Amino acid sequence: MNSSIIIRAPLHVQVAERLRLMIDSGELEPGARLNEIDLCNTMGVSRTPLREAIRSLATEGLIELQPNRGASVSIISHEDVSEILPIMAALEGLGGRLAAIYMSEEKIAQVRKVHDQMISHYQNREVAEYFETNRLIHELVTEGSGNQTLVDTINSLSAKVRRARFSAQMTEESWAKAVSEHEEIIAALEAKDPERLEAILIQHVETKRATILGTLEDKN
Amino acid sequence: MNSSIIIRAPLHVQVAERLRLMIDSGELEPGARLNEIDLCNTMGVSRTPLREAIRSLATEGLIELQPNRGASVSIISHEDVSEILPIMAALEGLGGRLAAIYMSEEKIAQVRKVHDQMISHYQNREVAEYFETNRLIHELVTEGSGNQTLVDTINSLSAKVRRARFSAQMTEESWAKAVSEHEEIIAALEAKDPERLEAILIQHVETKRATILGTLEDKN
DNA sequence: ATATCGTATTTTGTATGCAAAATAAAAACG
DNA sequence: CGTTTTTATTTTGCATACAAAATACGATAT
Repeated sequence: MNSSIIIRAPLHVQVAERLRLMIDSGELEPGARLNEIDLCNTMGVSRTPLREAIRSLATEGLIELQPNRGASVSIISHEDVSEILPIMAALEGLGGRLAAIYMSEEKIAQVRKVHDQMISHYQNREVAEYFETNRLIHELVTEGSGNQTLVDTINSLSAKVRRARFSAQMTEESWAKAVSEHEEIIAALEAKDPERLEAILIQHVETKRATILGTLEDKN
Repeated sequence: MNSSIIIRAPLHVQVAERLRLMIDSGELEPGARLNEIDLCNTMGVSRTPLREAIRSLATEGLIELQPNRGASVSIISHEDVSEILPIMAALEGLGGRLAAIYMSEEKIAQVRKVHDQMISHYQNREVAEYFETNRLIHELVTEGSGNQTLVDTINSLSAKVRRARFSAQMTEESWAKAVSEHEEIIAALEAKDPERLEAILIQHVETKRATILGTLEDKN
């Protein structure tokens, strides 16, 4: 009867999480080489678990491996984003359709709550908070599908695109459009209209695509 | 001017490929525990690259990791299949829609060729050959989308479902239905009708779902 | 005979060591 | 001087070694 046992995650899992965080936060920029010994020192682990973690992130696509030349944070290109977003659109659309069917009233109410928060952040021009609540809504809707594989698949793709970090470049116009689409999303969800929710979510990702690719072109 | 240099893939990649093959072929059955030392002996490598490969397959979802208890071939459940197939439907649909737009005449002719082969295998009741040509057609169509990420994502999901190995249980009826759907697929592709191809491919996966879940229920 | 405890063995997790490849630096050559 | 060649250093790839956990086994007690 040990309900308080702490199952320490294997080192390679902890290291992988930390690396993922470093990549996501930008501490490790796209293209940056991963020096094993340096990382070992900063993390206080040996090379074995570190390398195992690197292999994991490589199969996830966050890192690229060059034989005998080590690993580097993979660079997300214009083409990559163009490839990923239509996939996310199809998957988010599917998630929305299922969510409109299976999501409980309580969960829908929860989404409504976060939605209202997001609107408030929009009105106050609190960018970081807006993006966080925005992300949470999409997560909740997708989870509402009851399809964990779908959630995982979307998250995996989302993690790659996120690193393009277009957030700051969002124009007032595209932001307003995104918000208005969110109004439609919550409406379709509350109306439990699968087809409409699916269509809006697909359109929503298309808006996102336009925004991202618009800003990426400045860079390249 | 060494155009003949052989770039030997890293051991952990080779090992991963071999493991993937062993899982796919059924040599390693679902649920089977992976004893590191045994596998090292049979493969003639040390534990380091083997473990790296295991970590990769674990993030791919083909293997499950239990802390301090090693790895085992993940078991594909009824629920897993129910989750994965709708996703594959959405993605194959997307792939088909894009293929109908972007696929070259040559590529379409190639699909037609394989399609005719498949029909011939169907008429001769050559099951293995039928499944291989069938798989190839879907691969060609998806690749015709020009979206490599889409191809990879579908392959990853497909690899999981494949292990349910329902092939043998296909009834004469479901087989006939699958073939007739394939007639529609090639027709829509040659007519370059994106919406129609998308719809048919989604329907096609639904047929597949019914077939698989039907046979799975016998087992469970 | 069954259950429980303690010990031995196996198996996994992590660290370290050595060889090969790649990179950087220095020397030789034009 | 710039370019190539040689040498030194770093870095990665793989194997091995040791520690900790889990499993298997056997002895003891009930």
